Amino acid sequence: MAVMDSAAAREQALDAAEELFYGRGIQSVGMDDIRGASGVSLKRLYQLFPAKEQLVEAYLERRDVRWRGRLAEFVARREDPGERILAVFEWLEGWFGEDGFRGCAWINSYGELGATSARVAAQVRAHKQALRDYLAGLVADAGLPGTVAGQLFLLAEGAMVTAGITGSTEPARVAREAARTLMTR
Amino acid sequence: MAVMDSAAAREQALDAAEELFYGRGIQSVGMDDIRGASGVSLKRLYQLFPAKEQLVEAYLERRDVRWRGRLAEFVARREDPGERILAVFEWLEGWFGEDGFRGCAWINSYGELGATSARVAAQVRAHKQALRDYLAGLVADAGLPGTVAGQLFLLAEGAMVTAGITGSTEPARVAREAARTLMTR
DNA sequence: AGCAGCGGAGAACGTACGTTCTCCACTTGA
DNA sequence: TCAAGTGGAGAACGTACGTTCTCCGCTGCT
Repeated sequence: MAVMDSAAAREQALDAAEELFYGRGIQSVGMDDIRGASGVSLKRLYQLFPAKEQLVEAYLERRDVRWRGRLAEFVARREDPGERILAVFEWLEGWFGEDGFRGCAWINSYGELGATSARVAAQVRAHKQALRDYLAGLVADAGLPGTVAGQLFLLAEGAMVTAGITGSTEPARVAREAARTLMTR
Repeated sequence: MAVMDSAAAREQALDAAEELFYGRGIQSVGMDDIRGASGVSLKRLYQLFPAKEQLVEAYLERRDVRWRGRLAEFVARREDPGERILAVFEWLEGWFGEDGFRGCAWINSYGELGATSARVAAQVRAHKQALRDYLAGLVADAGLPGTVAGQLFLLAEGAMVTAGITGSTEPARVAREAARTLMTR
């Protein structure tokens, strides 16, 4: 392994953590697995993240920024405010179809650790709140009643959960059609 | 502990498993916790369930029968087919408000074990498929187009997940209003 | 060249837990 | 009363894993 500064080692560690935690769940991945996949030694891993839980938090935090960034970037390409809302579900469909898609990382983490780790639970709530606020902004921009935002949020959550369990992209299209109906009355 | 036949011991074990697995997650509950909470000795636990995974499967199976039974019983009290569909969301609201509610047991289990236990993953899919089929029956009875069933299913899933994460009963009411809109056009 | 320190490999340590085993009290049938 | 078996309490065993420690080579400075 070539020399690597702390920032690069941190990225390598988080890359490996994201791939393994998301793909196999958090509890079934050991720190030694992270070391093997990242090439970052245990000693350095523990310098960067004093305990596994902090690595988990950093993983969720970085993924939150990236995930919402990707969504917002996709949506922002549309001009029409109504189209932007529908674009959310189109982006979900593309995500569901990606290799290795295994549902929503936060919903999965909550099922695994929500009852035992208050910090993870708080991060999940923050992420979902941010998504809800984002949708509320789109709904307001489209001049739709505020109650629609909560409804669209539930459709998106249901689609993520169902796509994760069934492995199909169809929930995104179903949710999109429901969203269209809810928007037009 | 008084004498107890196998059937009673099995029920005691499953009662404890359900309370602990649902409340704290599966991986964080040890077989010794089950023994302590149920009063069934380890030896007998292993006679009844040769491995922890089989206890987990029995827990999910028994809960599936009971959960869907409770829902169907509540819904069946309504006469009008359209009212029956809305009653699903009313039942969800009552469930969300129960003490110790912590989201959908199957969604949580899927987050925890979906990637590592094929049998648990299959049980989750079966449970969700059964719920979807049940909703499809209600939708057909109400003379609504079949596409509505999938939309209502996503709303229910989104409500369960969101209520679990936020601890609020509100998602049930939001989903109910969305359902009403989707049904009336 | 010599040395101080960083970093890697991997052993070691402690704990948790799934599973099995030992020992013993008690019941039951003759 | 005695023998055989059932079942409970809890010790024991093996493994996995989070975390720390040891040893050693390499690098960079003087």
